[in-house]
Amino acid sequence: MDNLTIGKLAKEVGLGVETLRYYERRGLVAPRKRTASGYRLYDPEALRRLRFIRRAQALGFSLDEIAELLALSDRPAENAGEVKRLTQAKIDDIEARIRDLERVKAALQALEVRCPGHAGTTAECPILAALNDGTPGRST
Amino acid sequence: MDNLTIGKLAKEVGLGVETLRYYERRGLVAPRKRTASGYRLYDPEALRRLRFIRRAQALGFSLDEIAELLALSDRPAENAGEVKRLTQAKIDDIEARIRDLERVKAALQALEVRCPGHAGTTAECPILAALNDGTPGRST
DNA sequence: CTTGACTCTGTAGTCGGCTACAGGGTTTAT
DNA sequence: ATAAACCCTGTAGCCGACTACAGAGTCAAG
Repeated sequence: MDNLTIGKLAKEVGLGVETLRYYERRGLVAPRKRTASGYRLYDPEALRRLRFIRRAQALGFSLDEIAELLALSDRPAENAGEVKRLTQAKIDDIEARIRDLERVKAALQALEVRCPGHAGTTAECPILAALNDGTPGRST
Repeated sequence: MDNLTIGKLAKEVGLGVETLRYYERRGLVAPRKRTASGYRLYDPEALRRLRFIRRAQALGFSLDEIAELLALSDRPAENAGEVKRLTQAKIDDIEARIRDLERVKAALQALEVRCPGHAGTTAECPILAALNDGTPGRST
């Protein structure tokens, strides 16, 4: 299980070889060593880090933030304040995006229900009227 | 108010001159004519289209979708089915994104509340544990 | 009549996260 | 021994919506 070449590791974790080299450039995951001919050799630690990255991405963290989280994870004795702060900031960010999307959704729905669709013309469509005039959707 | 140069129009609508040229390349807004020396001259119709674009962007439409909406708006006799369809697709898209964000938010919150923050170490932080092990947040 | 503000075209850079080459060298299987 | 499959570096392209030049021409005010 040790001394994985980049292709083996990529297959193991379900990423492309190019992606692993990209992560190395970004400072996220480095091979443990190289062969005499320059081939990267990875150990299971790299696999752990790559899975960490995938999970963190699924939670909405950027690669820069993930680099920070990985660094914190590498220092188990360190105070967890920064991890909590990063996580709270991400939650706040997500909440702001949800609020924004809800607002937009409500506006679209208010217009959509009044659009005649196949039953009418674009001239009678309140969606286009709103875009043209800035009139928000009013029901009369 | 007629025969606006690109700079005047940009200031009027609050966009950069480069953006207006970009919109022209994208087929969204063209000048009514040019001067002998090649300067673009716009009429109030361009202003209306630019405001249309801004409002549609605020509702989450892409420039390609906006091009389509503008084209539909230019044909008032046309059936409004396509406008309604585009709008419903955008609503569906927004709903999917909201669901996704809600799911992520819930996962982050479940971990965040159990992170000791300043009061503990990264080794005791369930956020990093979850990222490292894939263990979802459990309360024991 | 000059200076400065404007405009033109065309091209390239930005953001984030990859993805795809080109043009080599190396390893593995037969 | 040779061919396939792998690996290397370095660079460039992709998405969307701009944004920033460079180098040249034009227009308005004093």
